[in-house]
Amino acid sequence: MGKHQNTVGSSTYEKIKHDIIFGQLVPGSKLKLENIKSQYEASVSTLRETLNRLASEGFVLAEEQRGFYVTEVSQKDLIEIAKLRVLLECHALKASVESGDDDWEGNLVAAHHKLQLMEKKMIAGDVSEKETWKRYDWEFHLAVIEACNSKNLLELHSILYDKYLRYQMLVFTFRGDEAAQEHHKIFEAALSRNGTEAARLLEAHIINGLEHTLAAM
Amino acid sequence: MGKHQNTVGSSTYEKIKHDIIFGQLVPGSKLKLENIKSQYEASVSTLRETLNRLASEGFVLAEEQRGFYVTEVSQKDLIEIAKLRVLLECHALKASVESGDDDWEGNLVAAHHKLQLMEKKMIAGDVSEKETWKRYDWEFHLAVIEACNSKNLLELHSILYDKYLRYQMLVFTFRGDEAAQEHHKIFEAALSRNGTEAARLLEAHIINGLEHTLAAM
DNA sequence: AACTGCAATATTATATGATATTTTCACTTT
DNA sequence: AAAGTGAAAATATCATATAATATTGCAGTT
Repeated sequence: MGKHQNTVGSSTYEKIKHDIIFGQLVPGSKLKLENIKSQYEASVSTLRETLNRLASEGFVLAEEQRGFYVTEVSQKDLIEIAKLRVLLECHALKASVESGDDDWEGNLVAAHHKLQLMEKKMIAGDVSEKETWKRYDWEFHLAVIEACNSKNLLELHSILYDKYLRYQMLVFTFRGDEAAQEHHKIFEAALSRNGTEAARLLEAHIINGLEHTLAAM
Repeated sequence: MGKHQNTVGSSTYEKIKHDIIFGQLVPGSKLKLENIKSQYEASVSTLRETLNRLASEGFVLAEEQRGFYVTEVSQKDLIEIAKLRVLLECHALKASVESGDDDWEGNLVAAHHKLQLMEKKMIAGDVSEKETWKRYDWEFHLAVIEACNSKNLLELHSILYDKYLRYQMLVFTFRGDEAAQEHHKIFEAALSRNGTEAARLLEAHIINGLEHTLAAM
């Protein structure tokens, strides 16, 4: 199957990014090359490539001649990211709802269905599949905006989503039924091609999540 | 003086990025490590760091196990970038105009003044300082939005501006008096704290530039 | 003769360990 | 205290070894 055999570079990139987003690497801590070398089993050069990539995406701070640090977190930063996510994701949503075709609809229905099933499990008390749940959340939000017809916009959004996710994981608490209902309403509005309403709901969804996370920080 | 002595890494980053934006490195061409190694006088490892950074920013395409390429250009991509620039820059402008203080005003007046002087020279026929002119254009647009209070937004905007600039350099033709007048109007509206009007003018400015560039492609 | 599939070869990318440079920090000295 | 000093630690850079891809040449087939 098409699955490329990973290079050392790309797999350490995935690992380190994952560990930053899911809090294994704590905000502000120094990434000393010798230490992470043994932890991630890669050479300095390979690690430097990885850390430079993560630095341009904003997950790592690269201080010239003085090393790499896990990017700090702050309430101000979270607020900025949430607002940007509203701006970009709502814009993309409206464009997507206007031009989405049958494939888009099909994919959206599937993504929503999977997310809904997982949310039912979570609400029932099964928190074992946290990462799968977050993947389905991502896939749903992506499915909504995927027909926006702008590769550039989708790329920016993807990074922003991950930054937002990092904050959610930092203070992990499940918003439960409330968020599930919001997802459902966004889904219905999008499917019935009511872009304005869907965008309004999406904005509220993100802002509610923001406030929930801020309160827990 | 504060001027950091550059590392090989950061200076090759600047050079390669410059050469992509200003068209010395042609869109789609392959960046073979051995070739650029002699051209930029840096080792493969250093170059790989640089190219990985440029790849996350979208100026380079990194194909796993198969090397690096200068990102292709297309009308579709330019349109996407211009639209995103409108979205982000207008949003930032409105926020900036609302919260800008006296420092912001002073800096804006200075940036506009310098840009205006340079535009007069250009209109008079002196095209010798193309790069300085573009720096002043950048400094003006940045000065307008700088008080938007979002580091994240300014970072995204900076990359977008450079991508847009690359297209302008690709087909370089001076829009002259027209663009200068637009800058002046944006400046006046921003200074008189009319955010809505300034955003409207800025949008028109960017879209006019887009159409001018598209026509020349 | 033109095309296909395969193996040998050349080229290129990836990854590593070694070396050079710079920063950091404890320790003196003024 | 402030400024200098030098070892230790960390980063930046490089040259080279390894692994993957691309190319070439050749046999077998149509």
